[in-house]
Amino acid sequence: MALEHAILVSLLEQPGSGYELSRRFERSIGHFWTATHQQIYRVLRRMEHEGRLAVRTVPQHGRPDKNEYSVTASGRTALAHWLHEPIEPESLRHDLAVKIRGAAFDEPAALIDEVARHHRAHHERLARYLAGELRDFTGPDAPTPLDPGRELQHVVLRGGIAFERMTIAWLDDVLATLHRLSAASDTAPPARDEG
Amino acid sequence: MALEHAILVSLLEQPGSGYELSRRFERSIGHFWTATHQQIYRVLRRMEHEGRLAVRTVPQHGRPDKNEYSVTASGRTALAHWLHEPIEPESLRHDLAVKIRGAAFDEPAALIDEVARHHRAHHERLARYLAGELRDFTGPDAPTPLDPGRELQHVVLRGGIAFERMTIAWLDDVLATLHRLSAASDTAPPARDEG
DNA sequence: TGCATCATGTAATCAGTTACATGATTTT
DNA sequence: AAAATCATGTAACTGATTACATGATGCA
Repeated sequence: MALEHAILVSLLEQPGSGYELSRRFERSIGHFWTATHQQIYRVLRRMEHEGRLAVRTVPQHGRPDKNEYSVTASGRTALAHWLHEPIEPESLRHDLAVKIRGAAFDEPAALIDEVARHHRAHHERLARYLAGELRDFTGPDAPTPLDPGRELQHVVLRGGIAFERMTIAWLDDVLATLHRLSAASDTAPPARDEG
Repeated sequence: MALEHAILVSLLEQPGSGYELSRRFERSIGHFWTATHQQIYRVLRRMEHEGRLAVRTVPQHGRPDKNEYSVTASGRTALAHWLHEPIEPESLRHDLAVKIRGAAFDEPAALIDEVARHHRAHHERLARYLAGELRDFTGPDAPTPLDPGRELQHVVLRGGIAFERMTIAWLDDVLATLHRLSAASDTAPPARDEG
């Protein structure tokens, strides 16, 4: 399970509280791993208990105290160990693909709006990623000498961008297919009586 | 949760036993949803209990009996209902991306073999998908008049193909980046003493 | 004789989601 | 006065994985 490791990576990049981590999981880390705050708090406590993390209460002015976590030597070792362990290439889990195959047993046209909505969502995500890339890596305000850590962050972000672009192109294909099928069911042999 | 719905789709395409389903989940359905046999058997029993599926014991010659499941009217309704419900566009969960960012806190070169292994695995998967496409959809032996169901299966498979191609291209990018970084750490400022 | 395939399951555990809860401060 | 943000949690549940278990047939 990688949530634990994603947390180690994020806290090595920058120590922070559970709340801050859950923010990060909505942004950068969240590009390839999601987690809710409940899950994060639970795992943080467990990892602190196991000695992978150290916690320190930071008083703040006009805000509740926060528990700032950082990675211990033991946590670093655990991460290094995991990095050297082979993992299985993962397969995606794509609800939408299930729906598309399911549409054969319903009215394909009914899926068009849903697919179009996903198309828009991926467009928005792509725009956000591209803005982030410009801001942090390729834009004029980005720190010029990229250290290894930032190079690696960038290549991961490029993966996210490639994924969104591929998805958008595929959803275009899906939409064209659905339109074709619903046009065919309007003219040719009427399979049902709603045509 | 889509396992339930993936099972409905698969059983509508063709009734079958838990064992047969778990085979299918290693192949076609498995392109976008995975499940182990334990999970499948459990969900099958639950769905039968809820009236979504009907079960029938099929005696076989020289083999154990099998429980063949098929979708009931209620199951069909449940699927149709789900098809009309909007779902959230999903974000991927990519362990390898976590590892890549984690490599900043270890030796980037150590990841090269792992990434190369994933690269090969995705190549093999792509080859399998392309062979399947030729066999079932675009080859000379494929049934020529594609019905809506097969059109939809094909567009989903094209999604799988696009995903694998995108992933392979990205892993090339990752490998190039890792090589660049390990070459840099060999020549320029030695960050550690293993140079 | 031993291994692979067909066929189905239990038990334990781990991971992830949803709902609910609290309480301060800051902004509208 | 109400809503949003910061900050942390409990409880219940659902979903998924891992390990273990059984037993037949067919093939080498």
